[in-house]
Amino acid sequence: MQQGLPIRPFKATILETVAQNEFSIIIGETGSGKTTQVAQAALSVARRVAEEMDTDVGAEVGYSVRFDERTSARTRIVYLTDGTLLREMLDNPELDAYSVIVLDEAHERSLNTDVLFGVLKGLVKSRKKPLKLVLTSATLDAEKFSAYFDGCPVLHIPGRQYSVQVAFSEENHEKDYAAAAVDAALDLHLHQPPGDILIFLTGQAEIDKAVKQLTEEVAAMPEGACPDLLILPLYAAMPLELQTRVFTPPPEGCRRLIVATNIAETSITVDGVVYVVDPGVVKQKSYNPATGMETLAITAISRVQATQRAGRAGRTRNGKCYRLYTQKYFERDMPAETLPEIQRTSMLTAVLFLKSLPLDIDVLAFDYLDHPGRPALEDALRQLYILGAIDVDGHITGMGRRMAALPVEPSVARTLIAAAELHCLPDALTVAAMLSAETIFSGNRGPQQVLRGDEGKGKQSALPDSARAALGQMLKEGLGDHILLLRLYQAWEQQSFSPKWCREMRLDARGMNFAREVRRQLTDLVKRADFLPDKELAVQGKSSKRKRDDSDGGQTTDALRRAVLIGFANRLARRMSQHNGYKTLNEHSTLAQLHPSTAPLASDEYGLTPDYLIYTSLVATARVFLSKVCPMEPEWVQCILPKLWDIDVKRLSGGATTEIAVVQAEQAAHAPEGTVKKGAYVVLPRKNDVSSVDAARARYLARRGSRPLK
DNA sequence: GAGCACTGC
Repeated sequence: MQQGLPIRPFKATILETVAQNEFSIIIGETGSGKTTQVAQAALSVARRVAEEMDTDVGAEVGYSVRFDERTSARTRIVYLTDGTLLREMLDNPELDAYSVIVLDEAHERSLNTDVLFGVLKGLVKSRKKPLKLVLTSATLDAEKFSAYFDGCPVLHIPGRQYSVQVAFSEENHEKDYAAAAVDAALDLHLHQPPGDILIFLTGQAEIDKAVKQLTEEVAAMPEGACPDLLILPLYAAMPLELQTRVFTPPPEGCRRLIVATNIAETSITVDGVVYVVDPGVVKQKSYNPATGMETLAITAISRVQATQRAGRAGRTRNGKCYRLYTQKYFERDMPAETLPEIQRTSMLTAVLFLKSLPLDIDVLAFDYLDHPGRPALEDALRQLYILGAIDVDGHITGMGRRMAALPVEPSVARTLIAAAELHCLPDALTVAAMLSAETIFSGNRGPQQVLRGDEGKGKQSALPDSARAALGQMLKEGLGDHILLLRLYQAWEQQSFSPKWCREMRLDARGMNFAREVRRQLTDLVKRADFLPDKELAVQGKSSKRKRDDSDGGQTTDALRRAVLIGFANRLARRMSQHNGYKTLNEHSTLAQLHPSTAPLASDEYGLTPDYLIYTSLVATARVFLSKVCPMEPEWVQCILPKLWDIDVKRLSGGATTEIAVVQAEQAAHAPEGTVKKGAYVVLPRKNDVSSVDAARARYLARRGSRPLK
């Protein structure tokens, strides 16, 4: 511990508390200068601590993050991300290399840390070799955490925060919060003494619009009416070099106005901010386990978040926070805490992880800090059963263990295992890696928009002829997104991973490089996990060496698509007989359309798209959409269908009849209101009634005779 | 014919 830090006088107390207790909670302000990414933070923290201890990173102090590990036999302290620790537990469930585990930033309540809470709490009690758990947090419901960890002691360490004066609005701005935020910022700029301003908005489009508006307003002001103003947008999707502009101090006498997403709430700390404008909303993802549908909706923040945002004004000196909602709203209506991620996300991966620990965990009765809810767990169990990861009694299978060992979502893991058997593993590795990188095309576009040159609202940019030809050729194949992702990677590899080629093709360099790293990691893992005898892997060779139009007559992609079908059997959809809408083949069948960002699918002479396809996600925005799809041959699907109908969830969940009171989770199970237009989608009451669809289709075709649709 | 917040094994 360094001299002069606020925590210094507490050293003895902390050491004594940790020594005498299995669990300890330390509440205090986090240090300044947190870096942008968690992995980078782990790395830089390791470096800083190594420096303070006068050692090298990797000697006494090491780190372990995805794609990079630096530890040695001499390492005493290792910094790692929550995901890395979970991975480590799969190989070493006792974690016997560690005697004390510190969970930093526990208040952030990521899915991973919540899983760690439960698992580590159990481990502290069961492990023969003593283990201590320390939680550190900025703000958190200390009583709740302490109660969960057997009434453990809570230490409060005063921070270095300056005071922040909070002002509420006279009225609420549910609808016009963005405009109100712009007005507030301009007002601050005109009437308040020097100091940077930080506005929280919910997304890129909103921020770009606000920045444009602010720029115009300021330009229209008479010369000398106000000081110089530098307006800086800030969101995760923008290039890193633009993000880092906020770390450069402004010129003398110039005020900065930072218009940011939630990234400025915790991930990026901007020094110099004195005024915060908080509209009280955030864009948040949630998942409905009943339909398997995701929504990304503008949601009210919690009082904890509002406090965190206000705190951003007090980093360098006393500041002010302007809340665009009333004090009454804040006190009476605003949620006290943010719904933890575990209560608004799919539990698929987490359940597979818990099941693969050698503890025979009953995931319904597991000791969660906040229970994810029965519907979310049953949804996960059902999907894991379809993928063969658990048996009818809910026990993990050998397949499940092999899946859990791969750092990709269960469907992708299952695809890889199937691909090994179907002799198309190298290509499947490529698809898996490309699916891991969520942004492939720059500017949040799909392949068809890129080909057309759409750059968003009205803007067009001519694609170079060579790129247009190459992309057009790929899209002609008509086999959907997975195969297109394969073709893009293969072409990029052919171009020696050229960044210039990426730019020409409008591919996102960050996403593509990430995919390349993931592919490398996965390739390593499947080799070690003995997916295939070495000989076989050598025979299958590298994906790119095979030419697209080779002599195998499409068998390459057939095998790959079959592997994808096996992996994504939990996300199968069937086209309606008379139009191009699809019905998902899950518990609560939902009608959905192909998202305009999907790669084109070959259609028949009536313009109808394939009878069956798998999708990677079902998202409700303006309507319900299937995104990232892969078409399937009906005869392949027939083998899969029986397993989908015949699921006994009671048995999967260990025949549990215990009632679990989960009030919050019940709320989480329902997507926030206001995101989906009423009547924009239909939840069909009948389950998976294929025969009636067949019959309807037959009647329709008979009526229509051979008359083409168009 | 839509539009993705934030993480990171």
